[in-house]
Amino acid sequence: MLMSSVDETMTTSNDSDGLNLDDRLRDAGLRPTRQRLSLAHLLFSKGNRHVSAEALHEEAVVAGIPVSLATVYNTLHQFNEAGLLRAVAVESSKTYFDTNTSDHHHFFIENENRIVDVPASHITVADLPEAPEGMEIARVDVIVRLRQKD
Amino acid sequence: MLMSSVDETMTTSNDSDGLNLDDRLRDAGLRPTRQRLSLAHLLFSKGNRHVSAEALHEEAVVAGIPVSLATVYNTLHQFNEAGLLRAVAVESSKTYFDTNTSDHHHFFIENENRIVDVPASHITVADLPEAPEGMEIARVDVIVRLRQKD
DNA sequence: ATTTGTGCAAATCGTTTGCATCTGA
DNA sequence: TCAGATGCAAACGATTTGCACAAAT
Repeated sequence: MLMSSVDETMTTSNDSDGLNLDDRLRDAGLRPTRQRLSLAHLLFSKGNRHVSAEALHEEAVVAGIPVSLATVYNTLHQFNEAGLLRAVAVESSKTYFDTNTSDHHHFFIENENRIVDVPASHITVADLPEAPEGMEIARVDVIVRLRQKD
Repeated sequence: MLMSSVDETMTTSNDSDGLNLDDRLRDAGLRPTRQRLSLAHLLFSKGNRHVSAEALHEEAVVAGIPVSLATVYNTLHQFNEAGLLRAVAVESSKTYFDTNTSDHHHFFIENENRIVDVPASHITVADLPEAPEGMEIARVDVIVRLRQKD
């Protein structure tokens, strides 16, 4: 009854909520393909992360997962649309994707180009102005820019 | 003693503070060249603006000011360094430059890709977390993302 | 059998750079 | 004069796209 194979690429339990990756993708209307499952695994099995497409691709390559950069981009955007991820805009150039989709804000370490979550408990935005006629507030992003002291 | 010429491109009074554009550039350590003066004029003589390099270049061209896109980029960055302008990051792709350098935050109208100032009187960010060891807060940016209602 | 995803390379977009030529002090 | 600016075109980095091939339902 030997039932192990090398590329069993997780079809069983996993991470956060009760769903396994396979189902999370299905629920998002995305076919659970090899590369999507692998990328999802890289993204969601290590706590909150803030990755760029380039970085994730590199990680995949190192992990021996055959996937093209174009597919990484596609996948990240699909995950973003599906709400599995959240794109964070800090500075024009690279886009970062945050695996933490809950309500929270960010530190941006200027010289390192690195994003870190600010504990949700912190930061209170008060006194928000009302949105102009016919518009509504989609989201409020706070970015605390940090620089090396001295 | 005829002393008027067509391209007298402002050397006299101007805008905001007491300084004319010529002096504002000089004070910033920038030579008041034709194109820098012209661009400064476009930028600072119409109240607060949020422009992209491309847009400003187009404006200049329309106004009959001979200037290359590269120079517009250079100029915007120099103005930014000099504190005459403030670069605003809303979404990775285009960079916007805000002529309002005072402490304030922004609305970002998602479908129009447009930035609008939030009156400084509004928005209070409280409960800010302390910066990690050896770091200090350079700035806190709040972006209120607006979308069309319904 | 269909539909959807993937890889590759070429295309695009915003932005930067190298370098010869001009211009302001 | 001559450091500093400008224009152009080529170079660039991040991202997207077109299309033939492969995999999922």
